[in-house]
Amino acid sequence: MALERLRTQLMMDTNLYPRHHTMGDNMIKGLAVGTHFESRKELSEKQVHRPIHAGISGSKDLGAQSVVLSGKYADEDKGSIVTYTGTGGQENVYRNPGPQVQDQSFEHPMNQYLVKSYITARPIRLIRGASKSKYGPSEGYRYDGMYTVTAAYMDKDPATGFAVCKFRLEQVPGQPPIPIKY
DNA sequence: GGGCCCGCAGGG
DNA sequence: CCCTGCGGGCCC
Repeated sequence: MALERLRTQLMMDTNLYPRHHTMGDNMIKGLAVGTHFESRKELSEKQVHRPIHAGISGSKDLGAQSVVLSGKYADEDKGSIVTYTGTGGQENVYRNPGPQVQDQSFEHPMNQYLVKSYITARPIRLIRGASKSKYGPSEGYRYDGMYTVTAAYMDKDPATGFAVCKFRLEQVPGQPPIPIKY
């Protein structure tokens, strides 16, 4: 397992600042789109989304590797197009983001990962959690394939008036459609 | 290598 | 409502 991890890292190191992309870099070979996972713990253990709590996985140098869409935030989910809300500026409520109390910023490390992904156009893995959204799985988590960050912009949270970071994620063409829950 | 801080969990 | 566990990034 440690070897696999090292190999993955090495593969990514050689692809710093690539000029164009296929789905390859962050795509996990053999991981089928639509694969179901019980929990964040399982996603972490199988290295599909490594942080056990955070929604954005990545690093300063490589940008984002994967994101989790929980359905608990002001994200807009249209299946093949997702508007993902950045992190930061929220009141910390028992280690979870609470109400917005100040502006978000692209300087926040995790937002920075997504900015980097936007610049490099390197696709990232998208995982949906169970939610009321018709696109989310009925329980647990589901790997929904590769998405490219096609826009990064500031928006205004209508409820609070604070600035928030928004990231437009577009499904990379040629993948199975997102199942719709009825 | 160690320590610190963080976060789109999970559960009591 | 309130609390704890946990893996990671990233700084020394």
